[in-house]
Amino acid sequence: MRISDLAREAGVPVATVKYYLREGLLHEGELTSATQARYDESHVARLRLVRSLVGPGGLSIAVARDVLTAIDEPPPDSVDLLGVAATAVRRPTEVRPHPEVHALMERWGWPVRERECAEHQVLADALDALDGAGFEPPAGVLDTYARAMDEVAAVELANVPRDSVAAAVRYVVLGVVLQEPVLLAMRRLAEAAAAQRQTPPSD
Amino acid sequence: MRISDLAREAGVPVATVKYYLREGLLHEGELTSATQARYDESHVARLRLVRSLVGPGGLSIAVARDVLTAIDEPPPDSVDLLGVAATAVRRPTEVRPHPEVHALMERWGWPVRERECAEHQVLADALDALDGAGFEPPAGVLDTYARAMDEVAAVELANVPRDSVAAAVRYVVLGVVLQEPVLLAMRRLAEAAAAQRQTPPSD
DNA sequence: CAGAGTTGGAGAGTGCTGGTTCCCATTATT
DNA sequence: AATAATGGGAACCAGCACTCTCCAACTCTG
Repeated sequence: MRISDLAREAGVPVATVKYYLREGLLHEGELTSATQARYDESHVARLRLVRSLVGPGGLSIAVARDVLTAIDEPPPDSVDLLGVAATAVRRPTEVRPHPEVHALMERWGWPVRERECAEHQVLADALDALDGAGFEPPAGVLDTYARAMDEVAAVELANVPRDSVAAAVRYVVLGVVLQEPVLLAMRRLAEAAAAQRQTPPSD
Repeated sequence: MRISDLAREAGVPVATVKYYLREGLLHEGELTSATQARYDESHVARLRLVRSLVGPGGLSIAVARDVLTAIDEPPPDSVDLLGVAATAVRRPTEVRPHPEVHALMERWGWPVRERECAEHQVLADALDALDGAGFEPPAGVLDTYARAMDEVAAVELANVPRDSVAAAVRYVVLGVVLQEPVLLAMRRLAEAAAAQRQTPPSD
């Protein structure tokens, strides 16, 4: 399979395939001569994956490279996996102490580990943004979020494939990145449904 | 309050304030002469809101303008509110029929309304992206998402302020846009907590 | 009332990102 | 042998969110 076949197969312009090769998002093909290389199904799959990450996944090229590297070379500590996936997506501004977040986490029974402060920062930043906009989440909303996310995390974690490390890494990373839009879309739909349930059918 | 005071108050460069004025994200001040205008607290609050939307909220200038317009001029039908907020954030590619989504929605007891197909499309797009990446959500995950989002939507809707339409609109729009990062951050933390619970303390 | 500093307004310029175009010497293909 | 395609790399481009520059018209300070 030559580059044009690869491009056609994955529905991506040849120039863009070259770009991804240059940026290291796609592994090089096997050179058969100075101006010819052979690509295979692994390239097609990878190309589709890249497109999902940078398109709907909304990752930048640089972050996508990090995520793909994490998939290719799983970090030894399996607990770090989530960290890689998480920090790859929303890199926190700067890690500061955030006692409010720790207090919340303790309330929800989520263990506070020093190494994960970068992830806490993401939540702290999000809460700061709400505050900065002059928006105060009503009491109880945060707790409901916590309970709901506990359920979500439980079922997601329960489904991590146990057969191979590579499969597990892939599942976790893609799950974090690509299921976010799904979850958000469903939140919107659930809100619409709830709104309609509240308002008696007016039309 | 002159433009430089407004800029200092909100912590935004003057040039950027001018830019937002030009782009229609910020209402003009009251002109007191050909080269002087007066701004007030409403401008400060709006400016902070704009910064939250385009910064942490991650909205583009154009989308932020739509959202702000929705806040300023609430659509008559209160059920459309969510639609405005929702489609403003993630504009669907193109509205096509999506029977799988309708099937899922019926399974979850969410009413299918023709007018809301644009929102369904967002979910359909997200699922397509998963599929395109060769990632198949394990059975049960989607249903868990649905149940979790039902709870979230219920408590969010229950807290919509009833005293004024403007306040309700503001709550809904900002809730959709700015609470998303909060929810996602908490998903990450819940996953980390669940992962650690599974793996006995190794360090 | 002069001179310094600000202001509104608008156009051009900037830095970054995610490609895309162009080019060339070298292979395939016909 | 003529035509087309390829790998590689540098230059280029469009869009975005600002940011800079400029200017005539003001306002404030001494």
